[in-house]
Amino acid sequence: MPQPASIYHSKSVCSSCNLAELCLPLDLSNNELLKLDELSMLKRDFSRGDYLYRNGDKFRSLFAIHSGSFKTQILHEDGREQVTGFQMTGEIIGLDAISTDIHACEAVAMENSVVCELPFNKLESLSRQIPSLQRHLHKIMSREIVRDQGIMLLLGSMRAEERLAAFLLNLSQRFSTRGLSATQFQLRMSRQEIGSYLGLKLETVSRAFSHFQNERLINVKVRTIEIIDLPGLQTCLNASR
Amino acid sequence: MPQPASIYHSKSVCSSCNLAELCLPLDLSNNELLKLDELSMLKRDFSRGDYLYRNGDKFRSLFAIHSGSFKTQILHEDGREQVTGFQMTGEIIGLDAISTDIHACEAVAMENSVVCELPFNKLESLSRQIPSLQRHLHKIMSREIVRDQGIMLLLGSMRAEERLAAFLLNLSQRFSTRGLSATQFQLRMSRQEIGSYLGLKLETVSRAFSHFQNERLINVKVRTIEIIDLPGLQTCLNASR
DNA sequence: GGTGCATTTTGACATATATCAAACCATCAT
DNA sequence: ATGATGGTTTGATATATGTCAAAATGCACC
Repeated sequence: MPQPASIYHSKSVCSSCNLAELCLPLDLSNNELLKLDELSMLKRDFSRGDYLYRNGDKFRSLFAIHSGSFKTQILHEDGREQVTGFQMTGEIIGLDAISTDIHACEAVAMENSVVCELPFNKLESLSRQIPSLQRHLHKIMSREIVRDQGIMLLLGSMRAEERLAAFLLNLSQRFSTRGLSATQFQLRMSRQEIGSYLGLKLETVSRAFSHFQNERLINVKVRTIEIIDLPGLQTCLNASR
Repeated sequence: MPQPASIYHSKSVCSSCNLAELCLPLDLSNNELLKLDELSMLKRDFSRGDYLYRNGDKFRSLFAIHSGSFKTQILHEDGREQVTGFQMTGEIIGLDAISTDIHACEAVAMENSVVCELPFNKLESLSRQIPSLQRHLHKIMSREIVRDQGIMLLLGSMRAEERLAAFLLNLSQRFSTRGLSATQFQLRMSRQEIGSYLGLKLETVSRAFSHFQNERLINVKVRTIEIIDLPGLQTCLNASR
C-alpha cells in the first residue's frame, strides 16, 4: 500500500496552488487573501499508482491537483468497477464524499503528482466569510454535476467512435485551457481505463483509435497522440444516427 | 407554451415545504427558523407537460418539489436528447444551472405538481449565516454527483435488465423513504422516457418488463407496477457478467 | 359506446460491440 | 542485447440490443 512520499506545509494558498480552479478566478481583497491563509494547505507528493483516497475513507478534505493527474473509479460490490473521471492539473477532486462524509470512490495517481489538501470545514468557514469563494465553490460542484450529465448523454446515446471523439476533444480542451498544446499530448491512461470510462471494452477503444488514424484524423502511437484534423474529429460528434 | 397556473406566497418555509429535503433534516433554533422566512418562497402549480425551466433560461432559483414529479433532460445540438433524471416529491431540482447561471437542461412536469421556488442568492446568504444549512446544501449537491456517477456505472457496465432492475429498485426506495408503498406505485414516465434515462430503446425496456413479469418478479400493467419479488429483483443486479 | 390516436407489446431481422484468441510491441530488469 | 511481462493491435465469431414493422392495448374525445 503505497504512501505519499513527503508532506510539507505552505503558507499562501495561491502561491502554492496557482493553477487550482478553486482560487485562480477569484478577485479577492488583501484582507480576504489573508483569511485564505487560514486554509494552511498541506502539499503531498504521489507516485503513479498511489491512492489519494480509497473507497470508505473518512472525508475531511478536498484536493487541488497542483501537478499531475488522477483517475477516480467506483467499485460495485459484485466486482464491477468503472472509471468515473480523469482529473488533471488545476482541477478539484473529492467532491463525491461531501454527501456522506465517506468517500464513495477511490482516486489513483496516473503519474507522479502533487496535491494540495483543502480541509473542508475550513473551506466552509471561509466561504461563509467570503461570498465570492462560496459562490465559486458552488459553481465547481455544479460544474461537476453538469459534466457527469454530459457523460451520461455520451454513455446513453453515443456510439463507440463518437464517445472516443468526445473524449479526445474534451482532453484537448482541458489541455488548451491550461495553456498547453491542444493537439499533441500524452495519454496517461490505458486503453482499458479509457474503455471503462467510456463504457467500452479496450479492444473497441483500440479499434476506434485505429480507425481515426486511418481516416487521418489523429496520429496515435500508444500513449502519444496528435490530433491532425480537429474539425474532422468534431464532425464525428454531429454524425448522429 | 404552457405557463404555471397560479402563483402565491408562503410565509414559513417548513410549513409550506415540509417534505423538501432541503429543510427537513435540519435542527434549527427559533432564531434560525425566523431567518429562514427570509426565503419567502413562491409556490407554483404545474400541469403535466409544463416546463419548470428550459434550456438556456437564466438561473435564479433552486426548486423544492412540494408535490408531483418532474423529469430533466439535456438536448444535444444534433437533436439527440436524453433524460438525465426523474425528480420526485420532496427533492431539489435545478442544481445543474449554478455553474453557468444558465440552465443546462430542461425540466418538465410528469404530472400535476406544486413547486417551491428558492431564490439562490437568498439561499447563499442564509447558508452563510446558518452553518448547518450550508453543510446541508453542500451535501445535496454532492449527493447529486454521487447519484449521477451511479448512473454512469449503470450506463457503462450494466445490461438492459440489470439497468431496469436498478431503476425500479431505486424508485421503490425513493417512494418508501417518503412513507409510500415500496412495492406498488405508478410509473409516471413512458417506456421511451425510461429508455432514454437508461440508455435503451423503448422496445428493449418493454421486453425487459415482460421478462420480469414472466419471471414473476413484478406485476406490471402499462403505468401501474407492483414488485412481487423484491429480493429477486435485487439479485438481478448481482448477476454480473 | 364507438372512433381515432398514441403508447405498448411482440416478432423477425440487422448490426454494433463484446468475446475469445493470437500476434505484436513497448518497457524493464537481467 | 535478451528475455520476460504487460499493454496493444488485429482477426474471427458470438450476442445483446437496435431497427423496422405490425398487432394489441389504453386513453381521450365525440
